[in-house]
Amino acid sequence: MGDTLILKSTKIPEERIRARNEAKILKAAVDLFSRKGFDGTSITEIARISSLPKANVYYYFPKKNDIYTRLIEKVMAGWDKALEHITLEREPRAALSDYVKAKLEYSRDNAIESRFFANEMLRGGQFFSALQKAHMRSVTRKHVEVLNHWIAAEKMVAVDPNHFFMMLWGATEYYANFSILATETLEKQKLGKKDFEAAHATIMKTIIHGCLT
Amino acid sequence: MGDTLILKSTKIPEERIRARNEAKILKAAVDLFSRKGFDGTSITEIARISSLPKANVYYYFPKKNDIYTRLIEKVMAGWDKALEHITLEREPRAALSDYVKAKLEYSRDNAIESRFFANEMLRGGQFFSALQKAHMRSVTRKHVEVLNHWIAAEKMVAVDPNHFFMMLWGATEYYANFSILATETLEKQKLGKKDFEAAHATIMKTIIHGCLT
DNA sequence: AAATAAGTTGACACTATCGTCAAGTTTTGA
DNA sequence: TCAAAACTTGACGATAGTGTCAACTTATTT
Repeated sequence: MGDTLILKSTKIPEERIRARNEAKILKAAVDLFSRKGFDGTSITEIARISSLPKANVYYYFPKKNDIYTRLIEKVMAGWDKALEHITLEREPRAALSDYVKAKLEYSRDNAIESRFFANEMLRGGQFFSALQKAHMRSVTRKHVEVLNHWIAAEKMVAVDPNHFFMMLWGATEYYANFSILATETLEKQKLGKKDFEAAHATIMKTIIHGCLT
Repeated sequence: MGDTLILKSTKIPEERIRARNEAKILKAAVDLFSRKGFDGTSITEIARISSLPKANVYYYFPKKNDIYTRLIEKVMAGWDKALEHITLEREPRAALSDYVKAKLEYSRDNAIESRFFANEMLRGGQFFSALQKAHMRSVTRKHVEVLNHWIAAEKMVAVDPNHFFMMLWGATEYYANFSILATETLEKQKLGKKDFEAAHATIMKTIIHGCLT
């Protein structure tokens, strides 16, 4: 009763000017960082693209690092979402199909974020905190265990789960990270829904049956 | 007789000072470009890393573009080497095995070059000339035809060859481009010979048999 | 040996970016 | 309504990087 929250008709400041401007800055920044990397992106340009004065950008983010690490956190927050499909109780086929689908959808809908993260990895991943690394490792380990369980139950052949995941990551993230190569390869301007479906079909067919006769 | 070439005991200038210094510059540059990208790499830093005065760098390469495009040419010169394994006369299994092996070896031995190229693709590929794109497209097309031939001969199941190649590119290049993620996943400091062998085994087993039972 | 070509490099003017600051304006909460 | 907090922003000094140039040195050719 004492905990009843009285809603005011006015939004709290957190949801108004600061939130709005930080979002503008982060939106401009993720695009620039994804193309030019940390070193090649200037606050001056982030300011220009977000239509805010440079000093205003400094007001919200005192250092370029702060923008960058905020973006890393945002990307990492969604990193393992697709892996939720991979659980002990599920059958491998359905689980992996859903996983690949989710990964390709991420590539389709979050190409800039994917490229931002890829750029940081090319750069050496120094902004990738020990905490984030540990989290990634622990989540991967957990899902490697699921694969090992499937292998032990003979629902899956004996492959190295770590390498298997990396194969899937490389294959699915390719469509976001190297979309210009994908478009070149497919000889079109832009990847469409059918391309992602074809990608899914190819990957799944390969995983389920293999490709050789 | 008038065409007889008289060899001098002295090497031609092309092979001495210019070649040596250009190599130093390119070596420093490829590393910097692979991490910081075109925009984040300065001539000042290239000069410092190559232990040459900045004006000297300008002497050999009048613009940063010239260094960059030279590197792109070098990378592109070797781009399709691995694809030589994919020919009509070969059996798919051996051909693909050799191809994946060659791609993983490239990832192992040319990780910096791979990352340099990846960085340029993240950046948008503007330095990737129309000529180079056309070459890549034509070589890819040719090898897509080989796969289609195998499919028609029922040596290979009906998958989309373009997507199949992209799946292989993503999977094999992952070990170079995102080697820090690979090392995190495998919980080691550095990828070794056995890791590349395990990668090859996983990819090939998946391609040959699929992974599900 | 002398002339020519190639290579070296310190110093410099210019430009873009960084980061700061204080004055001013707007928003919020009491 | 007023005070405090949050936000805005032009201007500025410092710095890093860019690109140039001419004098000098070394290497090569005649």
